[in-house]
Amino acid sequence: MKRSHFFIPTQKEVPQDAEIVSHQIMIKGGYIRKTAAGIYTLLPIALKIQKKIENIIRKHMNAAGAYEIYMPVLSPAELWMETGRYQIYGKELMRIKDRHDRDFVLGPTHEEIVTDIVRKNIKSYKELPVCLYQIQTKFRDEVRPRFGIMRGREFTMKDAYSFDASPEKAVESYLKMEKAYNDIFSELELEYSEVEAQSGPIGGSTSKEFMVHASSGEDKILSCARCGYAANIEKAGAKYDNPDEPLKELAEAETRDKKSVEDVAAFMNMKPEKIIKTIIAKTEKGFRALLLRGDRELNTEKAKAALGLLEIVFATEAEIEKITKAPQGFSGPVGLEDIPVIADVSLQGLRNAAAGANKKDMHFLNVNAERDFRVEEYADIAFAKEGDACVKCGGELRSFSGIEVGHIFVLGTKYSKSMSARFLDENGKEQIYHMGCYGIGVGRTMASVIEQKYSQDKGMYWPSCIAPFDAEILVMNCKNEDAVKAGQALYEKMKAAGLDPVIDERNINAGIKFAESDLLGTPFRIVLGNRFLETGKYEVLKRKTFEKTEMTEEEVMALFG
RNA sequence: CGGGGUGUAGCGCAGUGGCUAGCGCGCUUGGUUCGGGACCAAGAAGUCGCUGGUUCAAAUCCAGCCACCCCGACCA
Repeated sequence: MKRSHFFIPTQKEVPQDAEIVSHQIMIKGGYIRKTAAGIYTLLPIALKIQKKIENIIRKHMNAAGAYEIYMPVLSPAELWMETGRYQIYGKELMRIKDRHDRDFVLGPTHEEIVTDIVRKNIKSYKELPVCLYQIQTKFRDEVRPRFGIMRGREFTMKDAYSFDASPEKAVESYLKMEKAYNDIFSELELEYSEVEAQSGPIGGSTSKEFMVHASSGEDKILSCARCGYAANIEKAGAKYDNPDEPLKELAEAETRDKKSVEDVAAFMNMKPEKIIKTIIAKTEKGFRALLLRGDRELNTEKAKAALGLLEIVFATEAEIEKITKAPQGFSGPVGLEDIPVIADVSLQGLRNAAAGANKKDMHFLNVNAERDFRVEEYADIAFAKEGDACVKCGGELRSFSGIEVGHIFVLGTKYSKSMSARFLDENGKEQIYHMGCYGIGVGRTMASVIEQKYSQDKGMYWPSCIAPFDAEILVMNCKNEDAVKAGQALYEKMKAAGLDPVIDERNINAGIKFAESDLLGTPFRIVLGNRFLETGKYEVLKRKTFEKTEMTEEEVMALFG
């Protein structure tokens, strides 16, 4: 491709709303343009890269035995009503009506559609397992799209769905996908971690996320350097250690106007770890008292999962007063008889703690579980944090940020059950499919590569398997015919060798060529300048290592093996 | 959806009641440069987000609407 005839509209300044590196580079470098909020047009180089990423995904999905299909973007509302997601999905689901006033949705994911296909077409255990995938445009009417194509309302996703005869077989399918995902992200030269994740509204039991390491990532991950445990902070657990000590006698203390844990701790000159924080929560099954150690925050996602609840919200002040007979800030478990008391695991073994007395301006001292109040259940309901002890091995947890580029789930029978997707087993008995689902954000993966591979002083580097071109030839002085001819000769030679080079033969300032080259990030930059005219050698920059070498034509061609 | 903010040339911005709406970058033409977004000169480019109102006069004041952005809960 000749740079003079290719559509790469670069710009020197970027719009103010581009906050993260990948968004900035994609606008600056002429990769994408915004069409509406969260909706982008991919320009030629971004499309080229995306297609290469798609093909790498295809290669590994096919190798894992999955079959590519293509389901419609538009699907009838009835399928979504079968599983109840037409209601549950909420406003994020794009809904439209056809000319007959029938309801349709623009697919945000395809469990319903694929389950419908499978239930109508697979009837025997002999045909299992089956794993179907597609690469397609998805629609999610995000409340707040941001960061360019990182979180758009329309985006490209690879979604795969496995169907198995038993839970054990479903796990086998899941493990195959896990391997395929590791192969994919490794080939893309991404630094990433596979972390335990909360399943959330898609449902299912086991789930892992593939997190690309990036400071701009929206997810927080805790990981243990000693044993390798890693989990999304939404899910991560920790071990807690409370010093053993002889029980002291329960006592009351006046704590006028001291409501928050910090205030109480400071006032009583004790560590927040010695205070029991009591949260009155409203759930779909009624009110609950949730106890946390004073240095902990409630993690509603973990709490929902641990307690089998769908909704947990904080009670209002009026509700708190009604239940505890005291104003907000003085709630405590002692004497709280009317609602179930659930304690976070951080409270196990805590002795002689302070807690609200369910009386205005009063706290109890030397509160001890079992002796002074009854705990219905200990559950893991608090956020773990950096510095905590690893749940698996007790090592120290470190925190980092990540971009979620992939997510794999064991789904169980959530969809097959509600949609009556059945097959006949060896005994001629009807059984329900055990499913799994597996997603990769394709555009997001492309953006993640930029987040990781772009640097201010060295520019962009695209790994050769997905680079927009194999190499870029920069002819520095385009008024010099010899230089232009030599550049073009090399360009033709590379093309003849089956390579996909780009040549910048525009008669423009050198600075612009270098700046734009840094935005394009081809694995090799081959410069023909004055040195070339003197020595006949090309200056080659290998972007992966940022090494500069002078090379003969033969050596240049040898780079591509 | 809650809170905050912004809409003026392709991009970044200035212009708070006054006559022809500016500046930098980018773009076009000519010239000089020619290894890190260079310089000189001449140009083209705007329904001042939309609708309505106040006024002799509105980008500027008022109202409504729309779009976009930032902070939260959600997700590939």
